[in-house]
Amino acid sequence: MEKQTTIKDIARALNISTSTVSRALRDATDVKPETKKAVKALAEQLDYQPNKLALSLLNRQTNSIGVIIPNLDYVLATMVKGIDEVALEAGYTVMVCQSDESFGREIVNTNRLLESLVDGFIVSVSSETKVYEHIKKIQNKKIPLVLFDRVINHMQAPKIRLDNVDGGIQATQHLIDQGYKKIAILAGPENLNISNKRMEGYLQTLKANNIKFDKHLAIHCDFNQQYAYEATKELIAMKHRPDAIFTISDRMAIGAMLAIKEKGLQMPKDIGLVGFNNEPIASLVTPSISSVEMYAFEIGKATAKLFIEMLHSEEDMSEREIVIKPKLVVRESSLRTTIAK
Amino acid sequence: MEKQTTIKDIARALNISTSTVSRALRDATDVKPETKKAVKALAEQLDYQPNKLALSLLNRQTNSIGVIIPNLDYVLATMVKGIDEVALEAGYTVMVCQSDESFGREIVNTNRLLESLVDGFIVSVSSETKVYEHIKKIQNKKIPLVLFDRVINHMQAPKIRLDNVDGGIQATQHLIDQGYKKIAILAGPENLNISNKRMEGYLQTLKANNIKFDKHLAIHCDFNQQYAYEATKELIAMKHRPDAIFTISDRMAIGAMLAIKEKGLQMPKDIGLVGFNNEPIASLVTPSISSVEMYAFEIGKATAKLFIEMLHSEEDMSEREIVIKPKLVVRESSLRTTIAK
DNA sequence: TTGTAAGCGTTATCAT
DNA sequence: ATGATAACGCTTACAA
Repeated sequence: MEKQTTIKDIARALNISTSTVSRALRDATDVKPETKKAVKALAEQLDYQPNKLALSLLNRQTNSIGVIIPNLDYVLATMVKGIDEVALEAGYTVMVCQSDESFGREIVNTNRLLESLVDGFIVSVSSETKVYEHIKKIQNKKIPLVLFDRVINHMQAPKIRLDNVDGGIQATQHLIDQGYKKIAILAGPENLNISNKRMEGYLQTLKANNIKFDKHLAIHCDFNQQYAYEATKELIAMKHRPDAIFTISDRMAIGAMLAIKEKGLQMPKDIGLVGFNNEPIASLVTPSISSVEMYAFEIGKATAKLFIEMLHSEEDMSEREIVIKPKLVVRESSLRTTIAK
Repeated sequence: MEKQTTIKDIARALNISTSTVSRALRDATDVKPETKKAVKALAEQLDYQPNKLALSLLNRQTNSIGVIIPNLDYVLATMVKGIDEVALEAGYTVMVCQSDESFGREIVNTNRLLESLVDGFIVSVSSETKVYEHIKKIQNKKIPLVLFDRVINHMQAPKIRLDNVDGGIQATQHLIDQGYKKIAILAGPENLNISNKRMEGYLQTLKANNIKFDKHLAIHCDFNQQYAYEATKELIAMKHRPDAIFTISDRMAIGAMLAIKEKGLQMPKDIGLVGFNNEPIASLVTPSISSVEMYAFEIGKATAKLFIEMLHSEEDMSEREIVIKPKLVVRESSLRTTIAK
């Protein structure tokens, strides 16, 4: 860092005190107009910029938000964009740390941001995270914390998340309505809540429609196209193969699609497919993939808004939970022209 | 920010001066062992954390790097990961700002980071950016700056980028080697250097193989699947349609693929396709797409390394330019079993 | 071995 | 209307 122009430089040059300069710069009422003008002119000329560090040290706040996310896939990147937009508007800077789905890195990142003295945290936990001491540490220090997307259910903190159960219901019910009888599900990692909730919606819907759950039709694979591809291969090689697949991400849907095409099966005729997230890619492949829109950008914005509200409010918001409703977008992969109900 | 434990608290509790505490904490040689032990024990107990703001103010450095990128697509996200990894290792925190391909936001972000007193900048400019006053401002303030990926050619600054011409050459030559005669190109925005360079490679290769360039076969469309889809539709509707398409991104390749499939053409038989970036999706669609690997993660790491070297070196590095060689990964979309050369 | 004091850049309080 | 001083948390000469 080069030496920046400081308030002192201006004071010295104008032969006045630093406090007067400070006041002039902030348009205090009790500064002589000429002085004010002179100060401002010189500040402009010297390209003066207030030193944020000094301010932060003084005010004990950095106007920055620490954001911890497991990765930067489409959904999270979109959410971060939403967070960033609102935060910037409110004068906050966002520091994003990816934990790369690693518990260890999540802890490292938490400590990094703690050291950076961020004013608060916005966190989505990694799929590996099963203990939450590092998150509790944030709360113990009384630093504002908001959980989003992959929230921790039993933790007292404001939360914003998708209604994942409802997403599972919408997808499954749609497939049933389209006449599919044997609906498989490609779920995510077993300990991942968002995955389990989507599956819960699937199970509920089967039950509500008097369809018996066949455990061979539910496969847990990582959030990974390759696994989804292989899992689907197995599924459609079964003697009584499923006639529809609900994958809990679009990436997985693409993996599934690949396997389906290889086998020479037609979508939506032979087999129906519904994904999740409604990523751009879903509308770009052939056939286009029906997918559950999860409003990632809006979730990001809502998260930042809640966070900022929390900063400025005395109220205890730890019980606050915002749940966003998803919406199935129907496309070719699951829309049968002839509905056999 | 709650009141954190400070060095003063420890000093007061132990009835010694803050300087002694400071020394003890940093393992100075001239502190009595007992004092040192007592200080450390209490620090531990009170969960003392040095205040980074105070340190930064004192040392005039924040140990943070400002990263400005146009968006968070797969390639950039991967590069940022590489930057982050190396930076973290070296004790730096990365502040990422997306300009969203907007010139205005890029300026806003530059100022934000300037105010945040980052120790330096790592920048990839937006596709809208044609004037560089904001970047020059960084340099005028003598703040270290490294350009990466989308570099500004005529600016004196260390640069790291892909050899985009070579990428264009590899892709085009491969298509020619596979017997394709009429090779079209879907290029990106006209003012975007990386796009033009890839196209330059395409043109060079045509020339080297005595193939006359047909300007109807070159279409500039945005980095956008939808445009690529439409452009391809037009291309293959031509009377003398191309028998191969080189798209300068995989996203565009997918758009192209969609149009090709719709038309009922087979890849690689009727038409060859080569993309760029080698995103995971390229190997997941059917047929899998040949694509130019650009080593995004490595570019990210190399960028951060160069940046950190720059911080610690007196040497003028403004002429330094690291150029990474890409490598075509051949897949089904362009590999004809019968090579008609 | 330890303490004192100045300084990093700014603002707020209290004088003048 | 303006200035002097203390404070934010820390390090580092310099003094003891």
